[in-house]
Amino acid sequence: MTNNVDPNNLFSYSFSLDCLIFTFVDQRLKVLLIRRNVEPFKNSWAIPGDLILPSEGLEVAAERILFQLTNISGVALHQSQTFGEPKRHPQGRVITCAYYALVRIDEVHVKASSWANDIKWVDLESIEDLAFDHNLILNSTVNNLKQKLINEPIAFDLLPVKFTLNDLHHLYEFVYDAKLDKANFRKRLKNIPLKQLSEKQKGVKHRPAALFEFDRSAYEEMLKNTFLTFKI
Amino acid sequence: MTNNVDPNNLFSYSFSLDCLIFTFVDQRLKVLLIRRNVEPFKNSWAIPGDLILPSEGLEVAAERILFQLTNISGVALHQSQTFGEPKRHPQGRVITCAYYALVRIDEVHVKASSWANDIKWVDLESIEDLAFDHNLILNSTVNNLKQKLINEPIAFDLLPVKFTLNDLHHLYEFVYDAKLDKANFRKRLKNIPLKQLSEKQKGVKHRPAALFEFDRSAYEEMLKNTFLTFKI
DNA sequence: TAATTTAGTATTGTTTAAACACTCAATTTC
DNA sequence: GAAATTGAGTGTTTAAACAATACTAAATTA
Repeated sequence: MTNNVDPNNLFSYSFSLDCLIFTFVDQRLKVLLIRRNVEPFKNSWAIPGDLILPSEGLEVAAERILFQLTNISGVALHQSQTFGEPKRHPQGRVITCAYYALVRIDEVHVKASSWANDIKWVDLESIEDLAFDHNLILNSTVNNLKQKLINEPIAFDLLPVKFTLNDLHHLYEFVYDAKLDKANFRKRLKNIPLKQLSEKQKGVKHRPAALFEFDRSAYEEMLKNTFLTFKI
Repeated sequence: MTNNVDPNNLFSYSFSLDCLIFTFVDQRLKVLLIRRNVEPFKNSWAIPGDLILPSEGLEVAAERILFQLTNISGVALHQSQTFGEPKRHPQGRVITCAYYALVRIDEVHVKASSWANDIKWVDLESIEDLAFDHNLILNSTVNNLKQKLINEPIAFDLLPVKFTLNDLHHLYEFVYDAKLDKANFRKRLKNIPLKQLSEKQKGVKHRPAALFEFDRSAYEEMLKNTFLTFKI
């Protein structure tokens, strides 16, 4: 098996993978963007991505990109969508598959890499023009993520391991793009296996909130023993 | 822009598209399969697919495959998922993107094509071993379809334009993989814009059921004027 | 004409959800 | 140290949605 992509014309007909990296901090969803240091779109902000190597599965490629930028490995990766308009890349036919990873802001240290001059977390509310069709890819992927946050227990991958109910609350206000009633939201959480810790929030100038952890083993049991499905 | 896939070694590193075609008939979901007339997996049943042409977008390729097998065009196509394990194709690296189309059994006439000896509708309950990783692709795509049937008004693309409430009922018993109470199911349909026709079911040996149509313009209005979202 | 079969509806009790008012515990201010 | 402030956290009421079940209606068949 050979990789017949010409290395001098990488973009004649090739397949790449874009890896969107999300976290939730300061009550906002953030995505990690890089500033390109090569043409095309040199100096534009873009979603990190790379060609897929001949021996790599899609998820492995996504893991590699994630690791190069964040040193993080071992987190769940989700496939979003594949984009293949013939003209989406100015230098040739590049089909790209988008994956996304969810990381905890307190466990990640981002770093630039060989193909990125600069790197930053960007608030989703303030995204500007990105390279290629990356605005489209980002929007589609965020919708995908929102859908999955409703139906699967992945919110806890975006938040610190120990979080407050208010953290969750703000995340789901983002997901539903609506103000949610506090008392009612907490009642809905009664179905979700959360472990309340004795520990409390620190460094706030008001009554500190209780800290919680997602109880993954209780969740696994719940899946086995009932027909209940996760749903926030 | 050139297509640098060697035509004598089509499978060294290429990108294909598989198009799953579904319909709902006799209270069962069916998928259209072809019997391959070339190696590898010659004579195995498989999901219809083809390499993507250099000028084609993904959806255009899916339309082409659909048309070659069914003469149908103009129906909505949905992207399912992309599969790219390095070893999924025995002859080389082939990444494939799965799309699915929903067709009405009374509007389609299937025909074999150059790359298919034979073609048939297969009941989802009785799928056997398929070529490549096509069982995986089929299962993933069916889950995808089920999810979308719950949240978007696409059931009506699987049924004849004029259908009975019982048709819908059976379809959603498949989606939820459960027996649904008739009276309660019909109450849920109160939120769905259906137009009852004066016409009745014909050729049955019992009281004929009323025929309905999906009222698409009422649905569009509903989207504009309320925050209601489609959900069965 | 009666029996059969499936179409379609009404009723009841239970669960879930929306709106809103309230109490509680920490810090800050006076 | 007492009062004010801020956000944490809970209870109550009302309405809407859902599950279970019993029923009526309209066609064909015997």
